[in-house]
Amino acid sequence: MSLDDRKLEVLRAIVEDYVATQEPVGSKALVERHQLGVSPATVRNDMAVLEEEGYIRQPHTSAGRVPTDAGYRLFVDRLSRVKALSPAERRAIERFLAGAVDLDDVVHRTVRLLAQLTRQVAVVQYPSLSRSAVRHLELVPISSTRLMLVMIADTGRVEQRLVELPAPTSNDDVLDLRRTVNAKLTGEKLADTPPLVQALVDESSPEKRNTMACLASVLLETLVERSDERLALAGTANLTRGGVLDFQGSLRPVLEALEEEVILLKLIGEVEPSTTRVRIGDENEIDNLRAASVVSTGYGPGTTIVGGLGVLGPTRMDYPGTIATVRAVARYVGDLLAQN
Amino acid sequence: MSLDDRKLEVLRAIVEDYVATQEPVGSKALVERHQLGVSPATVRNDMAVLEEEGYIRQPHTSAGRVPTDAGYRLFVDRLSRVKALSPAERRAIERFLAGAVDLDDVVHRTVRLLAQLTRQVAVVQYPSLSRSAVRHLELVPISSTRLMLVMIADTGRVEQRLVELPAPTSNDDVLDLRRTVNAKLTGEKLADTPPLVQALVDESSPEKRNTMACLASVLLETLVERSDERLALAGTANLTRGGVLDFQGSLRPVLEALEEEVILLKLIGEVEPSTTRVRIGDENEIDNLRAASVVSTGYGPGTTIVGGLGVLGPTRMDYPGTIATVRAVARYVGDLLAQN
DNA sequence: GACTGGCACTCGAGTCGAGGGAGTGCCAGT
DNA sequence: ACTGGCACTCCCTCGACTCGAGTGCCAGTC
Repeated sequence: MSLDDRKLEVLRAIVEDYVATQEPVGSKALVERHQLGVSPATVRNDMAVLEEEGYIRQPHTSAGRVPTDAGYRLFVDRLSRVKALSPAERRAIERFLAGAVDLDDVVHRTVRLLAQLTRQVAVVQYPSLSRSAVRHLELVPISSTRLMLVMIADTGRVEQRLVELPAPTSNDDVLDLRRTVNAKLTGEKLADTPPLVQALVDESSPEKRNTMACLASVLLETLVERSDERLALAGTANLTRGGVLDFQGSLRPVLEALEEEVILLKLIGEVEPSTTRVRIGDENEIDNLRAASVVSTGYGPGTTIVGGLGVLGPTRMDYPGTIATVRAVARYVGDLLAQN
Repeated sequence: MSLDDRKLEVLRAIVEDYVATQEPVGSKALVERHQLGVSPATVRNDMAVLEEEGYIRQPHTSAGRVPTDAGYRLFVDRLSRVKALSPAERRAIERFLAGAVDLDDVVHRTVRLLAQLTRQVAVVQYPSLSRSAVRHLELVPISSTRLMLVMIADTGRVEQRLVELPAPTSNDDVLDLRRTVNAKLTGEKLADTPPLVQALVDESSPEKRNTMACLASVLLETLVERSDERLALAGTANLTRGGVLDFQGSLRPVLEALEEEVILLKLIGEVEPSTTRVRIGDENEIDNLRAASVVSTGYGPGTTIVGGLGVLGPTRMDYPGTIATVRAVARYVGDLLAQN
């Protein structure tokens, strides 16, 4: 049996009421609050069908209905329009982000803003190195056998690394190295650098090859292996809203998951261009997050994507509002990066 | 009436048992578990005195006793020896920290280690800029009117900042600027730099003064105003151990406090050399943390202090063990920084 | 055929009271 | 100064009970 329009309408009403009140919703209350034009008894029949199809369930006999993960999914896919943000919200976003002084600050402000607007836990990935390009490489002598390698990416991000040299090297030699390395790598996408680094070693004179090899290995680490994606997190206190009811009684697994950067990166890092991804409850691969939903999207200057951001909350979440906010914030951050 | 030795012994027993079991401890159980050599009735009398003096209290009549903040304080000050760490723990610390590849990594590993060993929330302050010295300043031309300023501190920390120049500047001029700036500032403590930066402006030739002034203002921001102390945090999931019992029922205020970097900096940033500071419950100035205790200390290469670290947990905490761990970790991190 | 009103039924939440037990305070005795 | 004994307090648990929201089903109506 397929679902006719009214049944869908009933599902929508259940989701909206449950999200708003946090209480199982019964047929009578539903008819009162929404203009469905039918009696509670009819709604009950619809509910029975919806339950059979797995979209809602009863916490116990003789309680109201609660949406299942599948119910939320249907709601998100077919029943909700993304809410437009109010002008006030837009202004708040703009004003909040406008004051940022550098990349770190942008990320921090963004994550706080997201947490505040959605009242959920917010996660923002720093602009990823591998999707950006080398702007400059700097070598700073620290002692005769040690260098500090500093890489500056075009997103404004900086990475540094210590290099131990096999033999004492003069300042002039270091300058020389720097010139060579920059000539080869400046402007290249990080992802494209490995063969170039190899070429640097191959092309260098025999007496310098050893030193260059050393530098090259650190370069590779810094440019590639160090896909070392950093994250910012905010709003964990929001997990305690709604008491112990959400997250089936224990925040513990959620807090644990939030501590694992790898997990978070998985959650918000895997994004296709201009899509907003919504993972609801069981759709999360991480067991600890089976009671949570994640709304994530990518951001970046123009249409390229240099990182992900998103929010995490209980499955009982205001999806339309959250999706709208996440998208809007991502767009503003992208614009900000583009100006740079 | 002053407290004789046995009463103190009773207090210690109460603290230890309560910390271990999380349950109010009664006179009978106390006599059974500790060799006090007296009867429950005697212990009861002692308890009555301890209660009168404010060191313990009863959650309700006819329940066992629980230490008050003052009780923990007395315990920490007079009744506990700092536990020595087991060799296994020492090895764990060493092994865990040894693998660190750079400063970021050191801090991350440290904070995780602390959280794991103490089973509490751990906080580590990044080596503070203002207490360290300039190792090198690098100027990277980005366009004819823009520079990237990169400052490398002797702790290995790097700060970058964009500089907008008032007029187009050639590469040679930039090199020149770099030389001048480095000659003046390299090796200086950050805290001592402001007058030197001013001098740089005063001493520069009229045609370059404008540019130098621009650079100087950013320099000051980077070196000083940007006391922008960063933090790492781990182990928030540990707050959920012990159920909702600790923290008088709600994690919310604690989580909120943990999100405020300013608060955390206050907690662990204010340290005198080689002291371990213990703040118990009410002793915390932050209202949100009245139900928590904080153990913090400073760390740094040798005897200088470049940052703070510590842990936060319920007042019902294993103080001797926690203090020992915090100290040990701080020492190891200090050694690690000294090697650099 | 779809919707409605009515009705019996289920089951959770809240209330009440009794019983048990841990723990106390006090007092008289050693 | 310490101890054993004893009465008392109060929390916790459990079962019985009630209340009410909500359901499922069925017969009736448009």
